[in-house]
Amino acid sequence: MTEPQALRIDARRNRDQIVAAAKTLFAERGADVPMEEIARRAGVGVGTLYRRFPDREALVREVARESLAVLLTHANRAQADGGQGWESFLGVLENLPDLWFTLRSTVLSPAIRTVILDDPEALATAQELLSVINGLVRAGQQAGTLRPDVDTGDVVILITLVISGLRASAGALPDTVHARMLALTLDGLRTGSGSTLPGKPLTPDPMDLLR
Amino acid sequence: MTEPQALRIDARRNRDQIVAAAKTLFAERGADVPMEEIARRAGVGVGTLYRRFPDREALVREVARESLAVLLTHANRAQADGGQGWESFLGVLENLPDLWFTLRSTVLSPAIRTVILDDPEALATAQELLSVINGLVRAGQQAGTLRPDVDTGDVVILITLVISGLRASAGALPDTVHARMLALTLDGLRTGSGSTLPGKPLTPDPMDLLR
DNA sequence: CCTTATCCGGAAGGATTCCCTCCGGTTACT
DNA sequence: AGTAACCGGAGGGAATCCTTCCGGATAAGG
Repeated sequence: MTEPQALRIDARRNRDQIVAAAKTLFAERGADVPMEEIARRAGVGVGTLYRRFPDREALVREVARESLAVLLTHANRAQADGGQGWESFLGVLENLPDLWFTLRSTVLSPAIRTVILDDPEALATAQELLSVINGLVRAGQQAGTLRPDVDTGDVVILITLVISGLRASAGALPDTVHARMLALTLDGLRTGSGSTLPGKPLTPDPMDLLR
Repeated sequence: MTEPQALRIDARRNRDQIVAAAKTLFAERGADVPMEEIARRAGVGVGTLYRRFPDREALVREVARESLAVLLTHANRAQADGGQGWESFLGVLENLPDLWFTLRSTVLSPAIRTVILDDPEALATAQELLSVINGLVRAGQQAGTLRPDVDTGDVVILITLVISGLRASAGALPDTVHARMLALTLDGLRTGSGSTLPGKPLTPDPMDLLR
């Protein structure tokens, strides 16, 4: 909305590095990593961090906003790809701190979710994102790729679990494992893969996930 | 090995409650939960905890030993059930703090894994457990239930990711979700469910997982 | 019931970790 | 070169955590 372009270029660069570092560390270790560590990873002093973001919550909010925006872009692109949209969206799943962070914070961490719910901008983006994903899920089912007895909530939660687990164990597990585990998980979501599921399909309602 | 039966019955009861509490909290929140919280959950003072376990490592070691022993029992029973062994072993997957803890600590947490590796008793049980699981996997494949392009490492890691994720989000997610997510995951491991997996089957070798 | 060895709870000291401010020095722009 | 904006990191203060210690309670045995 506003134009915050009063930043000197070095300041701007540092700001971006801070957000990037925070994004990664939040995704890996949760939203309570020490500020000093974020600063160090960004190649910056703590002072710089606090000058740009008055407190931890401000930083979390900014990371949430940017991550959600990036994801929405990807989701929209996947939707535009037409029939193969669902598959191509899944192709994005790897190596994207925005995704790690967003999934983990939206579905799992109550602390971060609160920050998102209290920020109109982030909330709006999150809702739009969820609705696009919902469309992708429906499209996948129409195309016959995705099993019909699940709903968006199932997909989001399942992927979140695996993804955030993999992220948390970064380093402890060989890199080649990631793709394999993800593939196995997605196979469980494919048409024709099996058993009768207990419970009912998890709708996102739209907002079981965002409330 | 030895008979540590010099414990008074109230002391014995407290000791067991401490181990149970630690097991649950370790599984939920990792091995660095405050000692005082473990004590509170056990309905006991910190003093009691420290009298029984000189430091955190001693407590972790005991929890590891007991959890591994319980799991080995279940695994053996499943094996004795014959053809349906694999399925019945999977039936045990739910609601078992021993499992949460063991999977999480063996596969994910380097800190706890170190403790296990340094304790001959725990290590021996872990190796035996892994070998029994290995047998169950092979049996499942022979029976045609389990897809042939995976190995024990794949199964253990995938289940660990989902299980420990679910455990970490205890409370944040409705209870009915657990069974559903687990079922979806297992469907990915079933025969005929799909895609060609990237990478090679993960053997446990025996000790990729325990080293 | 009474003695006594054993055990219990939780207050509190000491150490660690973390948040955040502040200021002397540096860097980008004109 | 001059100046306004920016940087880094030391350090005060608060919070958390680990561990010890001891007056009081409790089970076992006669």
